[in-house]
Amino acid sequence: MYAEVLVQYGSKSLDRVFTYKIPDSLVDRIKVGMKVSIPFGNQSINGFVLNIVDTTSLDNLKEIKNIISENYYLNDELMELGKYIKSKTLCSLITAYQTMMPSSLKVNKSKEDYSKYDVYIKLIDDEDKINDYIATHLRAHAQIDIINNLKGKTILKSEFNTSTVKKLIEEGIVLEEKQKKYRINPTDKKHNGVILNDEQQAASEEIKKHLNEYITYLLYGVTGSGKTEVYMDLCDEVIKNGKNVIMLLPEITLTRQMIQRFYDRFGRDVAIIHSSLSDGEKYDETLKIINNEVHVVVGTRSAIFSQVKNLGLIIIDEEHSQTYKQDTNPRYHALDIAKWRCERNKCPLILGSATPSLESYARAEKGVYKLLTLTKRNGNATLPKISIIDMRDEYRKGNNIISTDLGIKIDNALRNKEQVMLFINRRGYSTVVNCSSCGYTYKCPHCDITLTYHKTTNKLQCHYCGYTTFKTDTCPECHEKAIMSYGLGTEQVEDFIKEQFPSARVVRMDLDTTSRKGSTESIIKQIENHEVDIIIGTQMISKGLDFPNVTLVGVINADDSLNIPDFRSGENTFSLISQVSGRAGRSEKSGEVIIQTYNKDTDTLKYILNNDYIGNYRNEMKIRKILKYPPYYFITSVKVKSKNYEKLKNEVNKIATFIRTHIDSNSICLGPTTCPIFKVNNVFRFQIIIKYKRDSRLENTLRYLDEEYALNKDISLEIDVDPIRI
DNA sequence: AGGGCTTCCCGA
DNA sequence: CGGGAAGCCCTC
Repeated sequence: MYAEVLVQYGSKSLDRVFTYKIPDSLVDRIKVGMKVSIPFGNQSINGFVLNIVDTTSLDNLKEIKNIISENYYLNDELMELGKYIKSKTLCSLITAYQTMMPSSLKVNKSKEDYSKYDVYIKLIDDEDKINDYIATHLRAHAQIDIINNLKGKTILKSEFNTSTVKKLIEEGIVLEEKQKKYRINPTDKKHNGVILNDEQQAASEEIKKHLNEYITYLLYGVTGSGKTEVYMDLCDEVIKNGKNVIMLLPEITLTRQMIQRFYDRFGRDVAIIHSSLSDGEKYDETLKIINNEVHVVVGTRSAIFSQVKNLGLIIIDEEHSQTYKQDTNPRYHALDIAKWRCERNKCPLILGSATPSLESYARAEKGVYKLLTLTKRNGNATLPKISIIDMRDEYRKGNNIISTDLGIKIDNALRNKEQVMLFINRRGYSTVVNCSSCGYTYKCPHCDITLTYHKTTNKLQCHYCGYTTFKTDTCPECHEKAIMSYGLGTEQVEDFIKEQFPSARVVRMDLDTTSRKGSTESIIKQIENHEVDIIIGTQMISKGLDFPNVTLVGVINADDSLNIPDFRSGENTFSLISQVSGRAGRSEKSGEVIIQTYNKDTDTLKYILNNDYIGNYRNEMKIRKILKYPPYYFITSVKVKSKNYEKLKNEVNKIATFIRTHIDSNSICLGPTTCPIFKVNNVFRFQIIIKYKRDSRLENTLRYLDEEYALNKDISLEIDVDPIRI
C-alpha cells in the first residue's frame, strides 16, 4: 500500500503529491486526511495524506514514519472541499487544507494533544494498607487529615497542600487521576425560546418546509426585527431532526450578546470558533465538534470549515459583511464555501441582513435565492428618525466637529440619562499633518500615504506599515514653527467632546483602545452598565451591538466612507450608516440619528434619509450595469508587486498584454494602473482588472501566470477572484 | 520551504 | 588557491 502525500509547505513548486510506502504497522490505521511524519530530502517533515493507493509505478520509495494524530483528520467532505477552494482561489492544495484546520492542529504542527486536564486524587483501594499507614504515621496530622477527607471521594488535587499530597502519592496511599476539562464551558440552557411574531413565524415555517433541500434564502429584515429568533427557532428544528447547524457572524468579540443568546437557548449544545480564542480553546471547541458533542457551531469566517457531521443548515448573519471574504491567501469567501457545503449536504442556507449585498438582493430578485422579509421592529421599537446636516454651513459658523444641532441633541440625551454613540470611521487624532509655511506634509517613508497623528502617544503613525515617528514642533523642511493638522479622527472627537461635555463619561472604542485581549469586553460591559454616557468609535461600534439605552447616534463625517475610490463605496456607506443607525432606539425609547456631511446631495445619503434600501439598491444597480461591475459582471483583480519600480513597469505591461490575448473576446481587461495606494512597505503596486460574465480561458490563463511568477523573486502576483474592493 | 551542491568572483 | 556569496536543483 502506498500513500500519496502533500508536504507541509505551501509553496507553488511543491504543489503536487509525493508517494510513500505505508509500513505494515500503519496499514490498518492510516486514513486519507491524516497528518503523517515523513522523510523528505535529508530532513524529516510532516505531510498530509491525500490518497491511499494499492500500486505505483515509482520505485525506491521511502516509508511513512508515523501518524501524527489519529483522532483528528479531515473527512471526505472537507477533502473534497479543499479541491474546490484550490480551483476557486488558485492556491496550492495544502494551503486549502491548512486553512480548514485550527492553528494548533495544522499539518506543520506535531503536537497531538492540547487537552487541558484537572488532576484529582483519591485513596487507593486497599483499606488495610491505609489503616497501617495511619497507625505508623500518627503524628503526621496533615497527611491523616487528607486521608480522612478523601474517604469515599475524589477531590481536586489543588485543594490540598502540594507537598503533603506528594508525600502520600510517593507512599502509594493516594492515586492521581487526570480528567479532561474544556476551557470553555457555556452557561446552562435557560429557556426553550420565545413566541415568534407573525412575520418571524411565516419566515421560519417557509424554511421548515424545505429542510432537506438545497435552497438559499435571503432573510431581509430591518435592524431589530428579530432575525436571531428565527435562526434559533430553525436551529431547534434542525437539532430535533438529528442534524447540526453552522452559524456565521461577522466578528465575534462584538457579538458576545449574540453568543450569550445562543448559550441561553442551547446551553452546552453550542461550540464557538473564532480567531481571538487561544490555541487551546480552539482545539477544545474543534474536538467538541468532531466528536459530535454539540449541534450548533457559532463562529466567524473560519467556522465555515467546521467538521460537523450531518450538516442540516448554515446561517450567515449580516451576510453583506466584508469580513466573510478572507483578504489573505487563500482569498475565499465564506458564502461560496457555505453554498458548496449546503449543496453537498442537501440543506438550506440562510443569508440574513438588514442591508443585503447588491449581489444577494439581485439574486433574490431573479429568483435564484428565495426572499423572506421582516418589516417590523421587535416590541414597540420604531425605526429611528434620521436627519442630515450640511457641514458646509456649520463650517462657516466655526463648527467642524459637532454641529449646533447635534450638540443640543447630545445635551438633551445626557439630561434624560440616555446614551449617545458617535461614529467616526478613522482612528487617531488627525489624518494629515503639514507645514502651513512651505507645504511640507508628513508622509510615510515606506508607503505612499500621509501619517496619522496620535495624540495619546504623541506620535505620527502609518496605518499601513506601522512606521512611527515623533511629531516635531518645527517643520523638518523649512524649520518654520507652522505645523498644522487636518482631518478628524476618533481621538480628536474624544478630546472635543470631553471639553464640551465635561460632566459626561466618555469612552473611545477603536483599534487602539481594543487591541488588548479582553478590553473590548470591558468597554462593552461599561456601556451595558451605563457607566459611560457617550461612546465614540470606528465602524467596530456599528455591528450587532444592542444597547437599549442608546437613543442618539451621530455620524460625525459620512464623507470618509463615501469618498473611498471603490465601486462599492455607495453600497458600503448605505449599509454602514444603516447599521450604526440601527443602534439607536432598540427598545421603548425612540431613537434619532444625525448624519453630518459635506456632500449633502449625494444620492446614497438621500436614500439613507428615507430608510430606502430598495431605492438605493436600484440606483446602485443602474450604475453597476453601465459601468459593468458586479453583479452584472464578475471581476478578478491581478495585483503585480515589486520593490524594483523599473522592472515592475516593464513586467506589468507584459502581463496585461498576455492576459488580453489569452481571455475570451467578450471579457474586458483594464489596466495596468497604479493601485490607489501606490507604495506600501517599499513595495510598488500595479493592478489589472478583468471583467467577465463567463470566461472559459481565464482560469487557465491566471493559473499559468501564477506558476510563471511563483519562482520570480523580484515580481510577485496577487490574484483575487471576486475581490471585495479594488 | 530548505538544504546541498556548483559556480563564480575576488583578494592575496 | 580558498572562502564565501549567489544560483540552481531536488525532494517520493
